Amino acid sequence: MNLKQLSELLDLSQTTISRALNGYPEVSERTRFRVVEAARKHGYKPNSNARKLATGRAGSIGYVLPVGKNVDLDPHFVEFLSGMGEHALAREVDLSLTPAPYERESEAYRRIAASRSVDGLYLSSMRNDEQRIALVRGLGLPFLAHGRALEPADGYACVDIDNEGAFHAATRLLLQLGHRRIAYLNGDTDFAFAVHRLNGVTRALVEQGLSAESLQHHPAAMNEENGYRLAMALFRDSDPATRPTGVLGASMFTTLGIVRALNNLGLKMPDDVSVITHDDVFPFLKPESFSVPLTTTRSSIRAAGARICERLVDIITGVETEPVQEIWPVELIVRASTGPAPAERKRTPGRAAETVE
Amino acid sequence: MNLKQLSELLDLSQTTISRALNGYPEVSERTRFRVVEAARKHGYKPNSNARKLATGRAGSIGYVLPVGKNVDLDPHFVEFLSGMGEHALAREVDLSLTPAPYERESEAYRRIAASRSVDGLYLSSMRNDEQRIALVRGLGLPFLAHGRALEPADGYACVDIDNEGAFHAATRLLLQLGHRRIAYLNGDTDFAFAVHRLNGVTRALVEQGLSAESLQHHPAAMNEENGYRLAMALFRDSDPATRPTGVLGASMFTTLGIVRALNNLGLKMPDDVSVITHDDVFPFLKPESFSVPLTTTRSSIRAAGARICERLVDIITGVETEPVQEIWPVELIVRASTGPAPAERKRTPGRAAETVE
DNA sequence: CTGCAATTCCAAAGCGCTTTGGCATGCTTC
DNA sequence: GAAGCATGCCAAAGCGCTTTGGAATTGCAG
Repeated sequence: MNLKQLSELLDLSQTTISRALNGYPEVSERTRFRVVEAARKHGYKPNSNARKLATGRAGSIGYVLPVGKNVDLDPHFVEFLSGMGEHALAREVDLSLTPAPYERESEAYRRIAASRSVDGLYLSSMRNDEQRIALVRGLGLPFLAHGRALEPADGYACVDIDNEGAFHAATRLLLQLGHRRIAYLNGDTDFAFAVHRLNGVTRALVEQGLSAESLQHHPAAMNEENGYRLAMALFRDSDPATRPTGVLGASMFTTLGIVRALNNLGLKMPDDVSVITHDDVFPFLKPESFSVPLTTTRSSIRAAGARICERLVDIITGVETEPVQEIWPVELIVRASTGPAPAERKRTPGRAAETVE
Repeated sequence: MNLKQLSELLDLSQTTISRALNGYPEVSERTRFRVVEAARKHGYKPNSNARKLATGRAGSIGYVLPVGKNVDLDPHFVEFLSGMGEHALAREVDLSLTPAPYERESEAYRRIAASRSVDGLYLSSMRNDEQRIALVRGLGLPFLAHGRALEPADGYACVDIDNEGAFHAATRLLLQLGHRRIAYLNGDTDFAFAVHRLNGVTRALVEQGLSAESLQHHPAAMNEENGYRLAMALFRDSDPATRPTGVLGASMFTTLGIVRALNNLGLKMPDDVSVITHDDVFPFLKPESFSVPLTTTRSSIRAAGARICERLVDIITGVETEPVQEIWPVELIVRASTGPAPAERKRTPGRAAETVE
């Protein structure tokens, strides 16, 4: 059933039907009722491709999905999608994923722009030196970034969380609890969020009078394996008097590995080591669900997804005109994995020699 | 730059340009070369909506994304998407996600069908009594199911893993190791995969001469929290002589909870309890990444995603005509979490009374 | 040189919708 | 009763592509 058939059936012009269904005022309520009823009864739905062609609007939001044998999408992406989906539903837009390998990413953006297959894009996993912002802007596509690049730092719309502030607060908590030897198992510092977080940590250290170099900083992909490996390297064979007493984890998966390492080595939270981790709010693995409930910096990535969808639609429809950088505060939630730094045992030369095997 | 402009530029008809770019034979190689070069140089890409309208093909694969405040997408979905993406890239199709709340799912399918916005659909999370198969078939949309419904059992194309066989093998292993009291922390039995798995478990039990009722079966959503809660209920305060010695977990997240409960209660794998879990291959959390490496039934959900994309495109393009039910075998990989059942200690009335507090 | 089949290209007709510009009709206003 | 104005509807022109049904041109055998 298409528009023409319906118009013949009702003995009305296609114009009138279209207007009746799209809520234009130039049609009497009586006629509109007739049309709407008939459309419902015969299951008429406008062909979306024809509508897109005629209006120039695609009715969908695009995302370039990084793919490749060695590319792992972050599991939090499902939560982000859930959030987007909720709003996309309300605004009646679809989400369109265009797969592209990292090396041919820009080609994908160009193709999307040239083919006008989406109305707007969202970008995520912002890198330090982000090429995509200039690219997408140059292509004339409305976009919204999840996260901020270091360069360019402004002039584009984004939603981000206050990573710097979050890790500053987390580090300060450790410092207030007396910890002086702190390690941070960060995400890959090619990404801006990891740099922001690192800045937060070092700022807190410096404010306390410690040197930035005192931080044991280990960036890596945020999975269990790396968390375990790095934590083992940090604590195995190390002198109790020099090893870190406070550890910051970049994600719940990293921290899963940290906790395994600590268990493995017989170290207790929070007596031997205090741990704080970032939590994107992942219903399958909660910070309460650890042998020792974890102190976390928390920000719902699902909420971010919903907000990004909302703003992106606003940008597309012209409701939002200025490029706003929206930065969300992050909560610091104290649970049982943090506590006072272990008392500094007097370190005698003898003891030190003993522990260095 | 659109077709008309390009045709004027090259002083050729739109027809010829279109044919040259789409690889039709009715155009000389010389002309084709000219056209391709000019298109590249001027960045001409056909408007995807116009093309879709003209051809009737959407160039994308659809999925109805379940959304809702209380709906959690399975994190393995990112791996599935990665797999689809790899093939979608090769076949030059996009993935289109249409969000819909569970209650209004069928409406979403109808809208997709009526608006012709995608060429085909894939269905996942098949339920026991699956309504969507008849619905989507009735709508005339090509589709492919990930998983199988119990009803209808056949007559539609699907890719599934041998859940029944996998859990049969896992259970048989436990039985061979001498375990007689087995618990299964299953997924929600509204879903067909959970029923298939349960069937595998009970079949193995029955083959061994045990009753199906001897199984301690606890279905629930597959997350850490439920794994922990159910395992705690299973082992806390229970008589060592009657509590399960073998536990089957439905997912890595469930088992994360099971392991936490066992640690909590001071029970050791595999000495006190043997554990086998299903592993969809999730790079952020591997079965080797447990304090005791887990014995698993393994099947890559990423590979399934790739295969589903491949077959769905074949179905859409008419390469695949018969509805094939493709069932993948599942590996049983033995690691350290399984071992012989603990020796049955003579159970005296006194001891029994002792343990029941 | 003619006739016939490839070869190579084109004009025009869609695909199914939205939207512009205009035409009746009926109702007010002076 | 003419002029002015909403109101409610329509015909037709796009949107940018694909594809049908020719029409020119060329090549080659007869």
